[in-house]
Amino acid sequence: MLNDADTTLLRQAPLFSALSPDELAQIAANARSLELETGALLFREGDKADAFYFIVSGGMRLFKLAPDGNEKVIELIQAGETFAEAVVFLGGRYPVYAAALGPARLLRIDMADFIRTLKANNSMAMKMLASISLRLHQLINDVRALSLETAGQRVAGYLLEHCPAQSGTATFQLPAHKNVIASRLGIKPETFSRVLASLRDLGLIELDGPQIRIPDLGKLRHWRETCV
Amino acid sequence: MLNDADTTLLRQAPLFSALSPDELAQIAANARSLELETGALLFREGDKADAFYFIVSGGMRLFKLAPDGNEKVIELIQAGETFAEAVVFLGGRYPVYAAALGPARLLRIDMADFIRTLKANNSMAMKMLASISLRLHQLINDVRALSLETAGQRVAGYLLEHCPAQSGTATFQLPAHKNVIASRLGIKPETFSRVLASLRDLGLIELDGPQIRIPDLGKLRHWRETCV
DNA sequence: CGTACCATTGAACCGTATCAACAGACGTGG
DNA sequence: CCACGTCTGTTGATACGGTTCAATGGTACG
Repeated sequence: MLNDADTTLLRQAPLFSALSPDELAQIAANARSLELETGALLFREGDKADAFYFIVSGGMRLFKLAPDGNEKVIELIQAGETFAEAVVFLGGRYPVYAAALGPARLLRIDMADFIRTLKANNSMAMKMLASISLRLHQLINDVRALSLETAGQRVAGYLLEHCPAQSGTATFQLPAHKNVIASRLGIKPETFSRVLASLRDLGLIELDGPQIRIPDLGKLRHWRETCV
Repeated sequence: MLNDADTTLLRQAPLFSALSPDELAQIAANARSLELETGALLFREGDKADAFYFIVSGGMRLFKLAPDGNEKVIELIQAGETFAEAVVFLGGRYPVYAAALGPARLLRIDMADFIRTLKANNSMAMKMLASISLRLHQLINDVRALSLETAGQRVAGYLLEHCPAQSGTATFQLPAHKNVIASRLGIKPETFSRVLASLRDLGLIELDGPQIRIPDLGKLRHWRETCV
């Protein structure tokens, strides 16, 4: 059972935004709050999937492991977002690992209860379809980028996606350590560092640790397409 | 409106398998049959998405284009499968191009009608969630393979996935031209050709045009993991 | 204060792309 | 029926992007 503050937070997730107070209360009744410390593993690939999660604060990384221990970050999830909603329909096993980027607080939503709510609430099922389809769309784009774009283009694309402004100048923080973002982009940390350095030398971005400043979004966008 | 034969075919799709005859008839009432010749474009990325499709015979390739005209095959769809079911929830635009691999016959299912059925039929929405989640799962694996595996490992993985048998010996046909499969695997046709040749030289596969013979699935599986 | 860990930079290496030439299959039209 | 052009697939030589290995500096944290 959650307190009122947490219930209010839940409503921020697109998945829950359209629910009636009653329905939301029903979800909240079966949710549990939990805390993770930096780097803590929430679940492993292949684990029985009996719940999905909403991030109250902090961030999570979802990743796959190769036999040699090499890892690939599939997705970075931020506060206010849900993750692993799709797993219930995937034979009940998580397809990825999940670990906390830093100290994090999550709400755990039990699948059995959730499915009951889903079956009784058609508009909720439609919301869920929209949410999962969006992720599908993003993954399709990742696949395209991985095989059609260079490391530099993917980095530029990532910066443009995560920058708060649409045009002109922007300043913002990277949402995770650079090695994690590198993996998300399908490159090695060394390459990520070199690419950022070369973008800096071109005058397209300014660097200060995890802080990024883009003086001219238009120029960066143009570079991404022409690489000149 | 479809004939009985087509309606029977529809039931083969996992998405429709659990529908009652009434429900299936409702879908079929709003479906239209259409033919495509080799290479014909069914829709483009960005087109308004007002329908999805079921393949009666033939195959389709779904792909993305880079500004320079370079293309990346996202998915190959075979007879008996549906595609583009998720698009409705993606802002109503197709996120990919779709073209026929060879002569093909499709059933076109109108989205507006389908959504009406979906809203009235909760178990259908759950089926749809399962179907889309499966695709999500496959894409996650593609992303992992693209950034963690070599070209050789991806080719071996593809052959193992598409081979009819589970162990021992297998013989089968590639489901599309080699350049299309190469794009699906994120490599160039030349590389695909070289990889197949080297697997042949290692005695792991036998080649005869589009025909593939795998004398020992276990050996190929083992090679995929160790590359030795 | 010392010890990890993260980020950066350099040099050598490797996998895949690129460019180019060629052989075979196919369909078309003379 | 054969000559032709087109398209797919194969093979070789070379170029390039990104990785790997290695060394160094900075910074957070116990």
